[in-house]
Amino acid sequence: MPISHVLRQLQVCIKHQTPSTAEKLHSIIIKLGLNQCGPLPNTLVDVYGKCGLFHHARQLFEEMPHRDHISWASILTAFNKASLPNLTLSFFPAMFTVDQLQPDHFVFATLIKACAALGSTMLGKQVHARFVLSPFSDDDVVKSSLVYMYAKCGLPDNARAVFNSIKLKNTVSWTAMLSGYARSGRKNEAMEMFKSAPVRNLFVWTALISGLVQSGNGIDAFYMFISMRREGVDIVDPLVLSSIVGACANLAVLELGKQIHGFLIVLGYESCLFISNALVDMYAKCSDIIAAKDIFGRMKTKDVVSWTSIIVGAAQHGQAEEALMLYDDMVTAGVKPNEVTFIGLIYACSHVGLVCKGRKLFKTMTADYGIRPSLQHYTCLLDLLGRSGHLDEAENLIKEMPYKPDEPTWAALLSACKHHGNTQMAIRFADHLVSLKIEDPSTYILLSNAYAKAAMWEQVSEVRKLMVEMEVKKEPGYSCIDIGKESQLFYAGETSHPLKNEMLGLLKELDEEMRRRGYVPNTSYVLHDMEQQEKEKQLFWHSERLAVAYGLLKSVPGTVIRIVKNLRVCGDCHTVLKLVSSIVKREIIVRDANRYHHFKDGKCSCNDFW
DNA sequence: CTAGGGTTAG
Repeated sequence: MPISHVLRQLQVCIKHQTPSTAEKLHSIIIKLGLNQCGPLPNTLVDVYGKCGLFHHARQLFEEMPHRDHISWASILTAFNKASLPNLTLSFFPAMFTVDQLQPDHFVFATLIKACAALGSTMLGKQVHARFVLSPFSDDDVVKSSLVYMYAKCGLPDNARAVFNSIKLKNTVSWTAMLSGYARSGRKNEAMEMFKSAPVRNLFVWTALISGLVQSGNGIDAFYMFISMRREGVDIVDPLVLSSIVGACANLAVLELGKQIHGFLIVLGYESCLFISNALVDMYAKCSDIIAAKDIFGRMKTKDVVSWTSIIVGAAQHGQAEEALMLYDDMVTAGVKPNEVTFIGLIYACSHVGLVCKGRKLFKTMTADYGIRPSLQHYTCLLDLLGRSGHLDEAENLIKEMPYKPDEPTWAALLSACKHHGNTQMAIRFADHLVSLKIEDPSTYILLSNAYAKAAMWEQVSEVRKLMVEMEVKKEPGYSCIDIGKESQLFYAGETSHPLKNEMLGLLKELDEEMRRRGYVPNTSYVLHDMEQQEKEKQLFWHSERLAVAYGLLKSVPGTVIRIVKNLRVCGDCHTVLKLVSSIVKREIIVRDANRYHHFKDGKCSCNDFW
């Protein structure tokens, strides 16, 4: 068998992703005594890497008597392909320390790709500097990968500078730049790049649409997706569809999500791993956790993302025990959890007060899986300790941890103090909070209540002043409800809705029944200076109540009422919705800015912590 | 024989 034939066969393995054929060919090569001939050693490393047999690639590489630039480019590409960008960067120095070789343009491209995967601007800039000083500094392909790296790191202006220096701009460099603008939320520049793109293929469309989804412009993404369909672009691979499913998840639009799901089935992509994962997440985020579990259960292969999606979904819907059981199944199935999985798990423990289990998971993460806890992990653990009343332990942990606490961290602790009536500690945390730039309106409420409780009126008025300044920038609160294919949006305050009188009547009726059951409006959630009665009226017109009233009037009796809210549900509305669920005997699911609330029989899945 | 663009979980 001539060498050229073997080489051709090996390329087929890459194309068809058939690692077993690659192994067979490898054994034939050894039998023929060709394993050190011409390009074959390098090709084998390359083929094993690209077929996903990264350990084989590495072993061959280590055993090579003569390694050249191609061997190095091949093994580093294999590391990248195996999602091991850290290994790419830590392994690379051996290129000159062991083999006395300097990186060429191929190697530079792999290093930059690894930096992009890590999202590390610092490392990326170091590699960039070495590239500029190298003999290959004119190479346009490496420049394209630099554009991609800066774009991915959220530095579109740096990306643009490199882009401008590319002599022959092709679709690849164009797409990288376009994607950079889109994912940084620079819509106008992204559209500009899109309109003037040299060709308008599926890659270009995908870069634009997925960038828009990532920057939170899901609605624009949808309009572009519709344009893409109108232009008759052939959807020959499903990547753009996973972005569109992601947009449905972010926007929490269940009906649209179902339509896209149907479309995926028609195109035959439903069982593709990426797509199934996106669907599981979409249904969970659209508050249909049952559909999410159904898709998850029918998946033939499940990876970390699949397991993590369903664990996080269950945890966010208040099904903590289930989330922990799923984790056991995951370990049994031999899938290694990652840092995101542990966020979901500790969050789950937090919701049912499993303090020991949560602490244990936090330790397991580092001890068994080598994951360095992030600030988010610490915030979850602090939340768990705080909620369960271990406030002193939480305060100690905050001093020990290697991060500076941010707004969510302090807010979680402050909320815990409120629940456990520890005013003194609350003031200590509140004092830390006021020195930060607060983004979340509900944090102001927490702060103001903490100071009010300690009768620190000067601080209370200070917080109110800060809040008035922020009010200008704050988007107004709204709640959205879907009835059939129609969607209704309600803002807080009196409405001019055609069904206004019916809604008002129903809310009044419910209010009377609630008061009979002992409901007293909690006006500490209203931060304006006004009379008690006026404050109660404010609460009465909160958007989620309008949406519920509308839902009760218009939906099919007995069905679940689903509401999506852009801000967090206020404490008073939370009480009201619990009562309403038991009065009208309906399940009400509210997705607010932070979590999911399943109101049923007078109780909420969030266990009254939020 | 080796490099560059689009994808999912917080």
